[in-house]
Amino acid sequence: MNDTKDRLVTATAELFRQRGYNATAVKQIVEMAGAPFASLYHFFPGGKEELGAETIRQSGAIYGQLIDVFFHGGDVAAETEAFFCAAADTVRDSGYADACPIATVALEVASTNEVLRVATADVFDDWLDTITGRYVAAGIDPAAARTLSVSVLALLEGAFLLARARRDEAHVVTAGATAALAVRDAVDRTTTKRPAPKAKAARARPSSRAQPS
Amino acid sequence: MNDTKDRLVTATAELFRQRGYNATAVKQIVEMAGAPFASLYHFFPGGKEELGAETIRQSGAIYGQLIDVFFHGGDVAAETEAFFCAAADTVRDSGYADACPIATVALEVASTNEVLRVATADVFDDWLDTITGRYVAAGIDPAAARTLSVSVLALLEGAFLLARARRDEAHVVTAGATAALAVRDAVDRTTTKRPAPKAKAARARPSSRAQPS
DNA sequence: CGGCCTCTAGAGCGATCACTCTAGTCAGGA
DNA sequence: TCCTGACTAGAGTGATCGCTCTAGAGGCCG
Repeated sequence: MNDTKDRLVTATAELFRQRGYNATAVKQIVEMAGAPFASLYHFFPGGKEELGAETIRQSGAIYGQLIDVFFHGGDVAAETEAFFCAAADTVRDSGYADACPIATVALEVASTNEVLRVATADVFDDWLDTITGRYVAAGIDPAAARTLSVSVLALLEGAFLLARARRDEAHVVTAGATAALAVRDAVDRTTTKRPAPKAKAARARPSSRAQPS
Repeated sequence: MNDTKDRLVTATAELFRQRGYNATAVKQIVEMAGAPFASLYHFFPGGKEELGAETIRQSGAIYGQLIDVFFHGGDVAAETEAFFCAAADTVRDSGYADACPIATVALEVASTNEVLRVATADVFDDWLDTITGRYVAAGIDPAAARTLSVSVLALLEGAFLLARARRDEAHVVTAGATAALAVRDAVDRTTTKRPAPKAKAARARPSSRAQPS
């Protein structure tokens, strides 16, 4: 019977989405889950940190599956835009509470907790791999698909941030239009075999490190 | 002598960047600032919340001035890209600790503290206004410049998140290239008087709400 | 039935949280 | 010189934090 364990993770995921890691008390978690207090430490001997890592990976996997719902091998730019539009509706309907399940935690722990930071990094890795696979399947050059995925995910996460802070889900739709533009550009460059234009930054030269992740 | 007050805000800003709001203890703040404990409550009778709001607005204003450093009326797409490249260097040089001064706090408080949420929203408003002004000055249609600003800021914030979590500042450079692409597209559409293409989402129809912010 | 193992039960632990309190120090103006 | 208000000083407040503890309930297998 790991029903209790699942309920703990589900409750933690909801609290993480809305309040982040540090503001979520274990007491709140067990109350929301309707679980006995000691059960948390039975299933997660590592305490809050272990439960947090498990929740990050689990809800990351669940959200990753949402990508598959929107891509069916049609117009990949339009499908990308549809994903953003659906996300915008979700953000609004939840009262600007539910957007990305791990973004808040990721920023909180990036410089303070290596275990949880790696968990969030792994989830982003998975998402980027999944999105890249979809763009490659649409005929985009693999390296270009990878950088495109980074930009699309950045647009989504950044738009979530702006939408929640400013209480305006239209930002997510706006970001979706830009994402679609970038996808179309990548598709065009692939079909016409044109290389990506080299950066010509105005003042500071571009970073010397490799651009693709 | 408001030297102590300034030091409190400066210390708080640094802690907010690296750990966020909830993980920052007032004890840490006064220690880092070298300030007496009671002084915090003398200058900020509202306590941690008031100090937090002041810090958000102040560091938001400082970072907003950085925008002016990179835009001089030249190639606005290249200037946008240069901004991202410089930001990437900063993220790397700080050990992936210092990126946006308010993003972490913004996500933490978006659903839990209205006072601080409004403070972060005001900062984002200012930034969007500033960026929009630069694009309008470059000849882009005002409405298009506004949505463009939203996408550019979303790209920056999202790239910061990915870069910090995955320890890869190249994501910020990648997002900068996409931002430059979006700027060039907006410039082209303005000079040739072509309207923006209407969204043709594949599965879910676009949100019914207005797209520009 | 008896022994075992998983899971439940909740009081209570020390530490730390944001914050308050009284008692000052010190400079500038009357 | 004295007064007043701005600021410093730090011990101490109750509340809450994550977590541990002992104890026992309940099902499974011999």
